[in-house]
Amino acid sequence: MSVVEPAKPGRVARRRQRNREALITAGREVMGQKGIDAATMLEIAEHADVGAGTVYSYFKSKDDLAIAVLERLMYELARKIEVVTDTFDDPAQVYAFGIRTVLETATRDLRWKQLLKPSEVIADAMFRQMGPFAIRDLENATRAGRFRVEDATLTLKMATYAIMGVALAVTTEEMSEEVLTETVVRLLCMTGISLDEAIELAARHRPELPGD
Amino acid sequence: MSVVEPAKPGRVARRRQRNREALITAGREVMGQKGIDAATMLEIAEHADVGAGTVYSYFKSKDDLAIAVLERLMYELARKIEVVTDTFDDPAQVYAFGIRTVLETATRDLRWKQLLKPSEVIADAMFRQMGPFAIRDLENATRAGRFRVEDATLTLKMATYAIMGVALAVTTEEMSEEVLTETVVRLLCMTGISLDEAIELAARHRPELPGD
DNA sequence: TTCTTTTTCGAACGATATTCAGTTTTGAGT
DNA sequence: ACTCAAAACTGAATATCGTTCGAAAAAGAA
Repeated sequence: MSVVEPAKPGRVARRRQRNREALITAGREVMGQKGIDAATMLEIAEHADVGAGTVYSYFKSKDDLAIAVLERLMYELARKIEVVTDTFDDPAQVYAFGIRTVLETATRDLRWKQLLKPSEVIADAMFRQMGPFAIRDLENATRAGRFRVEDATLTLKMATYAIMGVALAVTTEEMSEEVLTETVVRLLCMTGISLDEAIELAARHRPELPGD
Repeated sequence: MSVVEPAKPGRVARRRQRNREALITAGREVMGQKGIDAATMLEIAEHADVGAGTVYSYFKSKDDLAIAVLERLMYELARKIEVVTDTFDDPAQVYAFGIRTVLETATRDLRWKQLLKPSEVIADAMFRQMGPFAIRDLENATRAGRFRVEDATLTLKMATYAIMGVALAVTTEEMSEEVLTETVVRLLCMTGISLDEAIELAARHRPELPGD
């Protein structure tokens, strides 16, 4: 039994962990400053004091590293929120505080701003092309007293991204197609009507779309 | 003054328009089949029967072409929806039908599926890392009778993407920071509480987050 | 037909994610 | 302490596009 070296079972693993951390930190710095696309693997590797190729022994690809960076950022914020909300009495307020804080952080923290950019293109196209129609519909319904929408543009922006998220989850089979109805119900709730009204509205018969 | 050639002012413009259409169509085919990233400019150019460099006399960049493709797809769907909803009486139902149809198309149409992919990374990371906390909060509040949430995972998925969308819009200064409160209100509506309750909940005092 | 302008072409360029063959480091066994 | 196979690391080389650019073709005016 050696005295100087207690032959810790996980020494290699720990050193590896340190390198991994260094890479995530380096990634966070470089990507947070220049954006994911503009950050090069070489620059990140240099920040972490490893060779360019070494990165690939820790992460399968640049995307893989980017995901690790994003996850770290978000997990840390979630933990910070938890520390605060643990003192709340009203469980509804816990959720309210959480979403508010995420929104504020995402809009105000420079690193978050940079990292959010890539996702804009698609939902953006949807918003621009279908938005005018839907905004008009929302305003009509509000004028008719059926909805209570303050800012139709905002409500639709939210709906657009939410739709994209659900569509993505269903596409990847992470969720079943059965959630579609419930999704519509929740989107309708956002218009200020009651849950029960939303359920009724979503259940109405729907005609066919014209063919191509 | 020539007799044979009426010197139509827009002949060039019309030919250009045809080429542009061919490129959008080609882009839709190739990108819709392999996804935006995997589609190469060369392949798209060949599908449209033009040289690789010619694409750049119609679109500034690959992204620019992708945006044109996405916009075309979405505009066409919006018009189809309009044709149908023009016959509806209840303005609320018009909106309901629209969001339902977009959801279904995005989930079922193969081309849409491919094109949606790029956006997943970020909201996905947010959902995975912060989701467990928030889902627990939603379920707690539902159990306490404060919310009426059927499927906390779905509700949060929608909220996550909606948050990303608003954050993006505020970041790019397309919307002002003032929308944050209204955003929280609408997200709270999705939990099944009334609009007025949501407004009250969003207005409560919020403590500071712990420092780094 | 001739000359000028516009459009198109595709080969060459540049940037960079990723690979890989050689080198260094590691640590268990002696 | 020493040996040596295995693991980790390195960075130059590779491969893959997106984009540019000078030349060639086509179009249109005179």
